[in-house]
Amino acid sequence: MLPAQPNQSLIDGLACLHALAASPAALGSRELARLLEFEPTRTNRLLKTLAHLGLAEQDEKRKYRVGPAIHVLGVESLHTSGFIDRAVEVLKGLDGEHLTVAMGVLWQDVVCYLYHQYPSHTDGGTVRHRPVPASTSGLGLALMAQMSDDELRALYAVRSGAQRDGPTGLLEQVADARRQGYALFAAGGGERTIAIVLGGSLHAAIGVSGIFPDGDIPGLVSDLRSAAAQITETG
Amino acid sequence: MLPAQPNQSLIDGLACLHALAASPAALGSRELARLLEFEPTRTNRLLKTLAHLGLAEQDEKRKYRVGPAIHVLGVESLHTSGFIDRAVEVLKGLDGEHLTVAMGVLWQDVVCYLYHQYPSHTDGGTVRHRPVPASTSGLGLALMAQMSDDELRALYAVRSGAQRDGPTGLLEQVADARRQGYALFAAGGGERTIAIVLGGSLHAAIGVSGIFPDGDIPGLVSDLRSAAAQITETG
DNA sequence: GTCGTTAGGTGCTACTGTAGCAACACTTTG
DNA sequence: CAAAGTGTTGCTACAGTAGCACCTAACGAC
Repeated sequence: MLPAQPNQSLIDGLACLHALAASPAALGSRELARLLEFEPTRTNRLLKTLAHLGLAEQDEKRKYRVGPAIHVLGVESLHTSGFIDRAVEVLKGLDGEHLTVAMGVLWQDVVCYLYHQYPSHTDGGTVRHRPVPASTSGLGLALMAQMSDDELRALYAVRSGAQRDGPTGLLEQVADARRQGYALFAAGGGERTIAIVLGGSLHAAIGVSGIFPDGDIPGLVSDLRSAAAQITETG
Repeated sequence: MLPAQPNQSLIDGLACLHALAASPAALGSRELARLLEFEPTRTNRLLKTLAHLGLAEQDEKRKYRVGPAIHVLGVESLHTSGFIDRAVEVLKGLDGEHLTVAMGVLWQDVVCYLYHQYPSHTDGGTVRHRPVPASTSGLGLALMAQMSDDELRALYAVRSGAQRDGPTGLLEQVADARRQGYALFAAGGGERTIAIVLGGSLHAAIGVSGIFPDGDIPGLVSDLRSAAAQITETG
């Protein structure tokens, strides 16, 4: 995973960018240096470099925030390789009358939605949903089922340092998902999610959420698998 | 703009990332090195570093493509500072029955849409639209009207090398937008866009597009200005 | 199957891009 | 207003980086 010779400047520059993206307010360069425990001059140079690239910018108080090029990069990323575009078209056709349809990817312990469509059709496949903790998402469960228990433990050991095995019951839920070939997650309020991972090396999952009787599960799983097959077929 | 001491590793690492994001297919490390005219070992290390951060990943043929963390970064960027979230709420309320509503930012010579809502309400404020050439977008015109003619010339000299003044008539269109305080762009097929920039240091524009008579223009401009005021008020 | 070519990636070490110190101008706070 | 904090620069030492030589893996042609 880690290369023989990682580039520390790139790592630290991107740490600055990520801190800006995650901050609810613009950050001063020394403030960011303190936050990340970097030397101030260095931080300023990394930020200025990011600003030169349009990925960051300064506000009228000279504080730094993300810049327009990050949006260009984010949007371009949605269109690269083609699988996401293809998936969006397939998932549009998966619309149930009363279910939310979603697709997402897992990174560390969060799920990031790349497609999310409420039954009301009001969010049109938006990618505007904030990343959520993977353990609170059916898609996250499905994706984590592709990891070994040791990998999961390592993930949560780093992350929270308090719950070695991740949130209570997670390993059992993940084991169920592995056994069944799909994740069934009780989201609360009677709502549940069924999710499966896409094949190949895509590391994405698709799922449907809402209120449905147990008897609907096999059919929904079948629909998801059919959609997954369409998404992953060579294009 | 360029700091006294830019960090070249960060610049080149991000060039690799951008090339992946912009590529329709996954790229081998040497292939990317040739594309960017970088030394292969260095390229491999930059890519491996990006992969370690989750911003890139390898497919089953060991070729590189963007990784899940880039989507997390992209989505977080939409939520940072709050102005975009605030704008989305305001723009939802701007819905005309027959007009497309949009918001975007300018980076180099492209406009990237951060909100885009068709009259049919089927895209739900999506950010899925690919960036478009700024000169083909009313929002782009409005944003370019904030730049000097020299800045515009410099932008297009670098970009296309063939049209020093940008696309034909661009400077005139931009001058009109400056004079009027809004951009009016004829998109074709009878469709037009009216766009204005948001105040402060936000570098974003909002606009409405569709078919409307000249007599509607003042009212639409007024609606846009009212929306802009709501978006930029202190929050 | 073999062979040749291209690929992704590593270890070593020279070197140059980067980092930190000292300093400056600017901004904010009390 | 003065003091404190800020964003940023120039200089130069040095350590992170780059490139060479090499390895293993993968692919395509025969």
